[in-house]
Amino acid sequence: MTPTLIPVEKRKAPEQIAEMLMKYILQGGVRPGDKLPAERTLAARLNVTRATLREALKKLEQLKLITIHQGKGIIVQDFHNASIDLIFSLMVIDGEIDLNILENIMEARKLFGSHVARLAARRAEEKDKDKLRALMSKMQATTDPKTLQQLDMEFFHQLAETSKNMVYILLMNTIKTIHNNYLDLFLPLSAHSSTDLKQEILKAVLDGDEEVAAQKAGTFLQAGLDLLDSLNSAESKTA
Amino acid sequence: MTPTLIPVEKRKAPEQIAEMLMKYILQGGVRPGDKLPAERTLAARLNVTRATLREALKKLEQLKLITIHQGKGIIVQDFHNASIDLIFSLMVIDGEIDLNILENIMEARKLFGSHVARLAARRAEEKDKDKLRALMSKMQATTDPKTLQQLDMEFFHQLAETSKNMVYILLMNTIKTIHNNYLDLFLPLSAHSSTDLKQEILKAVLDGDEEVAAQKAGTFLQAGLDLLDSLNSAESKTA
DNA sequence: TTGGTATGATGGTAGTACCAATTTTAAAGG
DNA sequence: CCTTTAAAATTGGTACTACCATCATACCAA
Repeated sequence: MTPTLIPVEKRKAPEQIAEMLMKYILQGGVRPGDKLPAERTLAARLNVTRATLREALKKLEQLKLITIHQGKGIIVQDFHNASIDLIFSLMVIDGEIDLNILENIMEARKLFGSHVARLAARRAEEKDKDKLRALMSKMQATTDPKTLQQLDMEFFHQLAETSKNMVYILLMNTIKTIHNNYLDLFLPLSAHSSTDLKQEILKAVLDGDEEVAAQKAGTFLQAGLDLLDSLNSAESKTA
Repeated sequence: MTPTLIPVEKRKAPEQIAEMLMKYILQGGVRPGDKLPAERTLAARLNVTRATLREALKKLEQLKLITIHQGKGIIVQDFHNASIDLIFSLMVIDGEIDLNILENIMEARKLFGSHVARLAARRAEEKDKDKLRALMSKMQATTDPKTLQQLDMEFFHQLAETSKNMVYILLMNTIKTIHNNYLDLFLPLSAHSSTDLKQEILKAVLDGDEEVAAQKAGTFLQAGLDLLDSLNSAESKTA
């Protein structure tokens, strides 16, 4: 049955450590303002060198989960003040997906996805249109769900490019990363999305019709939210 | 006159290196797909240890500006596929502000800031309202522009918290970081913003009036865009 | 052609020592 | 007893060195 032979993932030490510490912090093992053990102590406890540990700590520092100061130590920060990149880790705890966070993401995606479509319709140049057309052709020629899912992301990324707003371009990468790491999770959402609707979006963009583009994109992205709502309510046994 | 004695910023080696490499990449010194020199070579050239260099490289890796693989080397990526956190560095090149990027940021900020106000009006609980009221009181009791500017950010951050959407909460941190690092730059924008308008936003949120909240917030944030436009056109001598 | 094997390049990790900033402690002086 | 000062301890920052793990390449052997 060939379970889709996937290359083995070699998780390096700093990455494992970072994830471990992140979980420790996010699950309340330490509170904001608390100090983590000194680097030497931590390194010894984790059985790694300081250099290795520090690479992990740098990661957390960049996410603004901790601050590090010479002589002071490693201070834990409130994750509500962390980087947006943390959303990725917030969504997944021990392999379990937090549906609330996922809904947050898709709500935000709908908001700026719709706006991106509007801007794209407003600012599309010929070369942008060509790329969009090319992607649509590929989508129409593809039947494989996985590939279609990928092209789906490419399409919206290209829309972001066409909007000429670097914030949306980079934000789309965040979405794309989440998407790529949980393809299976998003598969029903992507399958649910008809290519027809995307064609309508494309047409509106090509025609420079901002209103229709924004409206169609909003409809498209709302579908994901609706599907998620059904999952959310189906799991309501905690209340 | 005590010119607000600010502690000298001791930019550590990895940070300096990361910035240097980032500039090198962003300014086209290397193209996506190209390889950076080997770690040993780079470290020698920069006069630092590999461990120090690697801390810098980890930073770029997390921003998705580069990928690192054992045996392969350090491959440069297209910054259009980088993390949203890169927006910070894209905005500033050699201390000069890229007004286009800044406008991108404020355009995005207006979009989700307005939506955040709407959600806040929809979902505000009593404790949220209390915090918002407390912030407003502080603002009214403050005359110092800098302090007011800070409270301004706090206010919008609290609005994001009230929206209960973690994406917006974290995104607001990005805005806040940019803001805090370029207080002077945003001073005219903040000064231009009357507390009255913020009070109207607050009232709408307290009353649960989504439409008004969103509309007022949009107006407030549009002011920043307008001011920026005037700066943008005033500098149009390149065309 | 296929599979093994040796080799070189490159990143990954370990160990140790010392420098630098901060905090803490203790001594000194009033 | 309190404040001031100075020494010591703590903690992160960086350096030097050595070796392991992975990948690419070329060459050899079946």
